[in-house]
Formats: sequence, C-alpha cells, structure tokens
Amino acid sequence: MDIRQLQYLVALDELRHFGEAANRCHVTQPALSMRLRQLEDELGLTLVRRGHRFVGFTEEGERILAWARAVLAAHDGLHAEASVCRGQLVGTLRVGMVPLAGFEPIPLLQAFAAEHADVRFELKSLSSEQILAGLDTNRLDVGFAYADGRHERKYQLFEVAETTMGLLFNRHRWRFGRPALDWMDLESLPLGILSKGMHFRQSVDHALQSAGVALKPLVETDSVEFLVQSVSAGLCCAVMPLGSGLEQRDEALELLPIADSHTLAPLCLATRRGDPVSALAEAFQQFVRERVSPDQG
Amino acid sequence: MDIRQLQYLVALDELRHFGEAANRCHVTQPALSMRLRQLEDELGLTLVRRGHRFVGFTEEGERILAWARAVLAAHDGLHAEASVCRGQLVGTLRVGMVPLAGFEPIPLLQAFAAEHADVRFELKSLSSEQILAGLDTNRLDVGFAYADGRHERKYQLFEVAETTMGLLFNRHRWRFGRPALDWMDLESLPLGILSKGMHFRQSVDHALQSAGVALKPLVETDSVEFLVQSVSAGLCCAVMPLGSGLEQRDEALELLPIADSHTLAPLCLATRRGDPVSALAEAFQQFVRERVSPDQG
DNA sequence: CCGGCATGGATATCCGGCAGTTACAGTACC
DNA sequence: GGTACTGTAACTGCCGGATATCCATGCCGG
Repeated sequence: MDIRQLQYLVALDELRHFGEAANRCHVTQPALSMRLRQLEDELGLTLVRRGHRFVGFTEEGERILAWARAVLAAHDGLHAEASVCRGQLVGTLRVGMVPLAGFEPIPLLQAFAAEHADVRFELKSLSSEQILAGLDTNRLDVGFAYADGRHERKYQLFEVAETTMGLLFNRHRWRFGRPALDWMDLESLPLGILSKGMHFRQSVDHALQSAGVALKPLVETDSVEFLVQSVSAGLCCAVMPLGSGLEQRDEALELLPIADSHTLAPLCLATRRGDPVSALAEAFQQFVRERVSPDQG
Repeated sequence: MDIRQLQYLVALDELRHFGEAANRCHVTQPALSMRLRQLEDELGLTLVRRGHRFVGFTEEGERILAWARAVLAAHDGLHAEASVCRGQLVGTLRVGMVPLAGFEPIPLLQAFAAEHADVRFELKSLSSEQILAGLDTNRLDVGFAYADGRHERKYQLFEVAETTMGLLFNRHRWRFGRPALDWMDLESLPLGILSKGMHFRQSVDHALQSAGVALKPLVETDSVEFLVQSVSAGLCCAVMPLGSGLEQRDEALELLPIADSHTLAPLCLATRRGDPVSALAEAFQQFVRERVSPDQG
C-alpha cells in the first residue's frame, strides 16, 4: 500500500470524478484508476461503486477513507514538522470559522502570514458542529467555533472572544440616546433576520428566546449582504454581533450593544488533541494565544 | 516519501542497528541505508547521527520519528479496518499490563484469540505510566493500567477491577481464624516485600502509608518468584493482590483479604481516543466490556 | 606498539518490476 | 451519432533492492 493510492482515494472522494481527481494528483486518469483497483485488490475489498461513471463509495470504502485521511494527516504532519526543523513554517493551514462571530480572524491570518511567508490558508465558513467534525476527520487543522468545557476532552480550546449581540440600525431613522439597548427595545422595531438554518440565526433565536422576546421579522434573507443593505436603507434593524465591523460599511449605520446578550458559548480556537501535534496548528495556536487575550478579541 | 522509509526509520530506532533493522524489514542493509539517506535528502534534515556505527538520532530525528509512528499506526489501522470489512480480525494487538494487578488478562486474551484465529498478541509488562505513554506514542494498542478520571480526557477507560490487597502467608505457620485481616495485624508479622522501584511496591507503600502502618520488611527482593517461595517456606508473609491466583501455587499458601485495602486507582482497560478508532483495539475493548463487569474482574 | 581480523556501515553496479504514459475500446446518456 | 467518462492494452523509464566491494574503527595477541 502506498501513500499515493490514499491520496488518489481522497481526491476521488472530494471531486467525485476520476479524471478530475487524477488531475489534482498530477497523473493521468488511467494511472489513478489502476492504482485504485490495485488498492482494492490488496485490501480484498471493493471500495468504489463503479458504473459508467463514478457513483460513490461502498460502505467499506467510506471506512477505509477515514483511515486514509488519518494516514495522510500524519503524513502531512511529518512534512510540516520537517519544515519547522528546517527553521521555516510551510504548508497549508486549513481553517474553519463560523461566520458573523463578532470576531475577525482575517487580521490574525494576515499577521501570521506576514511572519511565515510560506504558509498558505484554506479558509472555510462553517458552523461550529461542522468545524468540530472537520477537525475529527482531518479536513481542518484549526477552527474558530463556539465550544465549551463539554468539548475539552476531544479538542484543545482557547477562548478568543465572547459574542455580544448588538443592534445594527440606520442612525438617520432611529436614535436611542443610550449607550446600550435592551431586548425589550426590539419588540417595537421592524427587524431583519437571516433565514432559518443559518448558524447566526440560531444564535439570535436562542438569545431572543432566553430574553423572552417574540420575533416578528419584517425581512428574512439568506444573504448577510442583503440584510446589511436593508438596514443601511433604513428598511429595518438587525441583530448582529459586536466587533464584526459591520457598522463601518456605511456612515449611516450604527451598532449599539444589547445588554445581557452574551448568552452564547464563547468563541474558541479549537485544535485537535493528539500526539504528535501538528506543527503548523501548534504554531498558529501559540500565535493566537500571544495576540489575543480573552475579553478583548 | 514512502511508508517503507518510515518503517525503516522506526525499525532502526527499535533495534539501533542498521543490519538488524534491515533484517526485520526483510531487506539488505545497503537498501535500508540508502533509503534512509534518501529520506533525509527529501526532508532536508539529518535524522541519524552517524559514526562508524549507529550512534543515535538527532533532535529532529526524534521528532520526525514520532510522526513516523503516527503514520504507521494509521497505516496499520487501515489494514485492520480492511480485515474487519472482510469479516475477519487479523493483526497484532499490542497489550501492556501492570504486573501483579490482581487481575489476570491472559484468559481474556485466550478467549479473544479463540474467537479470532488470526489475531496475534504482543504482551508487555509495564508500569501504568509506561502503558499510558506507550498508547500515546503508538507503541501499544491497549493496556491494563491504573487510571482514573484524570486520564479520561486522553484515553478511553473501562474499569475492569478494583485492586484489593490480601496477605499471603503459610497456613501451617499462621492461623488467623477470620475471613479478613486488618492492616494493624501486619505490624507484628515478618513481612516480605518487593524492591523499591517496582510498581507493586509503590502500591503497597501507598496502602501502608494511608493505613498509617510503618514498614519493617524482613525480606526485600526484586523477584516475585523469590518472594512467593519465601512465603511458601514460612519465612515471611507478603502483601499481594487478591485475584492473582498466587495462593494456588502451593497448598501451604493462603491469601486473606485485608479490610479497606482498595485505596488504589481502579485497574482500567485503556485505549487511545481518536478518529478513526483502531478496529482491533475497538473489538478487544468491546469483547472485554462484554466479559467483564466491574467488581467481579 | 603494531599487524591481522571482525564488525558495521557506506559505495558502486546491475537488474527487475511497476507506476505512469499514450492510444484505444466500451458504454451510457443526450 | 456525438459526447463524456471509465476501463484496457502495450510500452517505457525510473527506482528500489540485491550482490559485491570498500572503508573506518575497535579489539586482540604478539
């Protein structure tokens, strides 16, 4: 069995196409096909459901796939470790982050990239559950996700911020004259909100529910862009996280904190536990620890 | 980079000899030497300190070695998983166990082997610390060790027995007429004990200390064999774990429990946490769970 | 102090196998 | 029938391994 074969397998899983997978692996399609069939022979299993085109993996294929990812993760870790030993950090750091978390990781990535010229990023916008699952299955190296002590057994966590809600509104249409609002204030306002199923919507629902406020949205959209534009136009207000910088998109926008709104689990930088530890993830975590102290993220 | 190269590296670490390592890998010594040098070139590092003979690994070599073990562990896991998919369990289960734990894992291994003809065992007698470290570094798959909630974050634990101490003595020389003894009873008796540094000695010391009993050993030996023979001859008594079957070695031997002696951490079956989970270790753990209920191990 | 021998690893050369390529065939779907 | 996608076939070049040899050190007796 060979590392290459496992790479082929994973590539096929991700692209679901023999030719494309072969491309990504920089080989021709017959080579990939043959090597995969060879792998199946060696293992004595059928991994791929074959039709006139790629159909999917068998049950066994999926299980082998999980191990293949584990092997490749360790393989990548070895190379990253070697890079560190050579005094350089290279490789691709796969970062997952929850959108609208009231915490902007991009500057962190920028600063990290500035110190380590050869590091590349693969940034994915995911829900907390997807991030933690991605860490499990070796699809991510680090993630910014909502997590708490419950998860500490499986993941290394470092709290980077508490999410505090605020109200985003058009300063020309509304004026409150107070530094902070109350959930009750929202009841009389036309609210815009993200569609059900989006992660931040769940956060807002949760916050509203614990505050005992009923929701009567005027606008419901699956696009943050549309929502901000609606607020900007003065059509409605919207609950948004503080610290997201949304209010700077338009001079008409203002973002006031809402009292008692940090009822969510804190936002944490999560990494896999395990020995040995990924050098890249380790370095990034260390970097974040030095840069971020909780409560000021 | 190739799996084989990593196998060579690990073999060299374990045997500390190029020729021997090559033997274990079923290749000739030049092949191993060249492939290792090639690996060093690829990584751009010096892994092995070379002299006229094998000296040791460099600092970087040690770190790479840890990753190599991780890769190989995942690699083995993949093959084990494949075996399971084929409906058979094959491979080598590396088991660590603390000696004199008052729990006999051998029958378990026998029963497991009876159900899975193609499973081999690699059994090592180690201290609890060594076992947990061995799980970390992929040198062991499962282990019977003293552990408690403190370790639950890193290891999957299943309590198989509480270690209860007993007094092993010659029934012809001593007679107590009670079903259980007290720590105080030991103060007037000539005691035999294992040398300092052996794991069970620490357990005994710990138990005696918490019972407030001072220790005046008559016999001190680093051999369990000698100790049992001393007791058998009537020279001394010895604190031993219940359930070890020691009393059956000689009809003159008797083993009486000591009240309040289960002050140790419980003996647990420990396995690595991680995704994916080793099929062999998983099956064994499941097997043990079905066979063993705590308090009757 | 020195020559011979054993040990252990590096080097040189040859060879066979296999991964990958190119070209082509088969098959479902439009 | 054309297109898109995968499997098959023959060829080729690379590379990993074996065998033979060399080199350095350490140990020994004389």
